[in-house]
Amino acid sequence: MTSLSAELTTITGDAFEAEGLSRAFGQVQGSDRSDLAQFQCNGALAAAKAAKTNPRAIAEKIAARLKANLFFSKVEIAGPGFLNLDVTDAMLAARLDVLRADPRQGAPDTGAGRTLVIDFGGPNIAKPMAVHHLRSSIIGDCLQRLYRANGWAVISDVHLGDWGLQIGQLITEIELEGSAPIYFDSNVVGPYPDDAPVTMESLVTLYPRASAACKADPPRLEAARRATVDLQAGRPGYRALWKHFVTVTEAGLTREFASLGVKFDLWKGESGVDGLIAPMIEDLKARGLAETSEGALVVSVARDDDKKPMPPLILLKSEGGVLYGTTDLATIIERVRDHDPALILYVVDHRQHSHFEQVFRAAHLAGFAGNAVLEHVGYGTMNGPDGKPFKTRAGGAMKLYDLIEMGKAEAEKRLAEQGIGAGYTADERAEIARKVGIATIKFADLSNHRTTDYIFDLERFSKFEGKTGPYLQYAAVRIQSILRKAGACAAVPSFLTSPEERVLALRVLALGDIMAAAEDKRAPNMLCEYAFELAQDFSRFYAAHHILSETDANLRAARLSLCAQVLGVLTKVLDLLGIEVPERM
RNA sequence: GCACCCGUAGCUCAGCUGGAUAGAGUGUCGCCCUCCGAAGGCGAAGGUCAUAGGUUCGAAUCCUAUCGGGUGCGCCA
Repeated sequence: MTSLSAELTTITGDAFEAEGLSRAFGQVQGSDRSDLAQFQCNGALAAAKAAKTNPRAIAEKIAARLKANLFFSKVEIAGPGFLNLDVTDAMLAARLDVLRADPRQGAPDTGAGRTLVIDFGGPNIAKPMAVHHLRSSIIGDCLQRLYRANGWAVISDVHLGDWGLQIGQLITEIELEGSAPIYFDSNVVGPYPDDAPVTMESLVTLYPRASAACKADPPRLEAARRATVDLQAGRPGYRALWKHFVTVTEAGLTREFASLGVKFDLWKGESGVDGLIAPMIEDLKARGLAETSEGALVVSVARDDDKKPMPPLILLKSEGGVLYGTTDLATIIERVRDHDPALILYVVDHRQHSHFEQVFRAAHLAGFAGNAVLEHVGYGTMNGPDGKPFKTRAGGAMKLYDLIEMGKAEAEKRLAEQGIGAGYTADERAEIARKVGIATIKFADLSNHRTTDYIFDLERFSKFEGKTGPYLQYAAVRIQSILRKAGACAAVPSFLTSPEERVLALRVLALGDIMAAAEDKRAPNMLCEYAFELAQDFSRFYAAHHILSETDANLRAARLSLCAQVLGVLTKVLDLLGIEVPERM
């Protein structure tokens, strides 16, 4: 279905066209001044500027035409030439009924079947998910849900960091430890043990140790680099060891992502394009795009009009190792070959902006991108309340798992305080706490604009009052409770009788516009804002009108229908945010 | 040094391609549960939108400069 504002834009556009002006001036949007009108059109001001005439005179002409349309209950000119518009209640009610019957629930079809590949999460081997993975995971997950809802064929890829120097560092560390000599015996080419010589727990302590050792000791770093090259060249013992790292880490990550409610279509990693790299490099060499520079093989991506020095994309390090720019480039080839996407999004920390700039330029130079637009969806860094990188009280990195546990504990505490959960089973309480805890974390994160640097404040993350995830869940749970008490009742045609219902109806009808805008800007915070306003509008309606005790049967039925519809929209938006609504809480 | 991002209420943040009286939440101070769930609703106070210029009928938004903060700049990811 087309949205209400789009329909009004068509009508107003017609009016501008009839006056010999561009119909683009007819853009109608929700009013900034809800005390004055429901909708506004500022086109007369723009049109007057272009034609150098009086905006008020243009507005008069447009208004005269709009007044003839039965859609509008009010057409007014205000200030220098704003067109203020109200729609009739009958029209709003009719739109509600259309929306209720829409199988797409008002979602725009911006995708029209096109394919999106979205790359997010990006955890690394041997590192537990830390809080800084939170943003990529939940912003990426929200975007994949949104694009899917908007008619895109979405393919999400976790894109593990499983092929770089950190693996060489781990291998070297294990060799020095001497705990698994078989993988380093050059007389052995397999088979190797099925049981992993490491666990997630041991990897997690191994990696920081290896990393610190390499930083402090240059020969050690050299050894790690050689190990990386040998791994990438296919040394059997190293490959076997690497496989164990991946298996062990994946099991841990799967649990963590599952607890967050985040799913991926593909569990690929940097290593997945190993086979594509040699032919890609040969191809780039043959076409003169790759050259040797300072001992490395690079693709020059600088342009004459660059305002800053743009270093080349390094394909092969001096000692022959492959970098993540190399695998990223090869991954574009793979994705275009396998999926022919119209768009590839990379949801990665904005500090990596120049890396993606290099990779995208190289891809375009080489003609690898096919029909795909390549875009880095960056997000702000995560700091503690002091503005410095976030640490726990003990000084270590905060793990995502611990954060989720804290959110759950806080929710359980609240449940106990309210006394509401007294009759629930332990399982149900735990399930509610899980949903509420995760909603708190996700909403607190997503409601910030993604590009702003992020202050990770535990106190804020455990708040349940005000503009929070639990507020939205609470609103939904209250509606569920009303509907449960009302028993089975059929949906009836809508009609509106109060200002609160009118406001609520307008909000419900704006869903499609918000979904389109949030997609366009890749901005989950717009969905958060909308969900909050919707819940607030409902709470006002709820406070102003008693529904179950309404004696007018028709009005009662209409209000129950409205409740059900609001619940549907609220649940939908929360689902886009990756937030579940408990039965009760 | 060069480049990019940011500076909005005590605090944390929204403000879309320039538009009407700059908005939320939180905190502070009031009011509202004998009625559908108060994790709620209503109200008050709180701002020279970093500073100084410029463009425009009109600027938090666009341009310039200054101050303050963050980030990135060849073999980590």
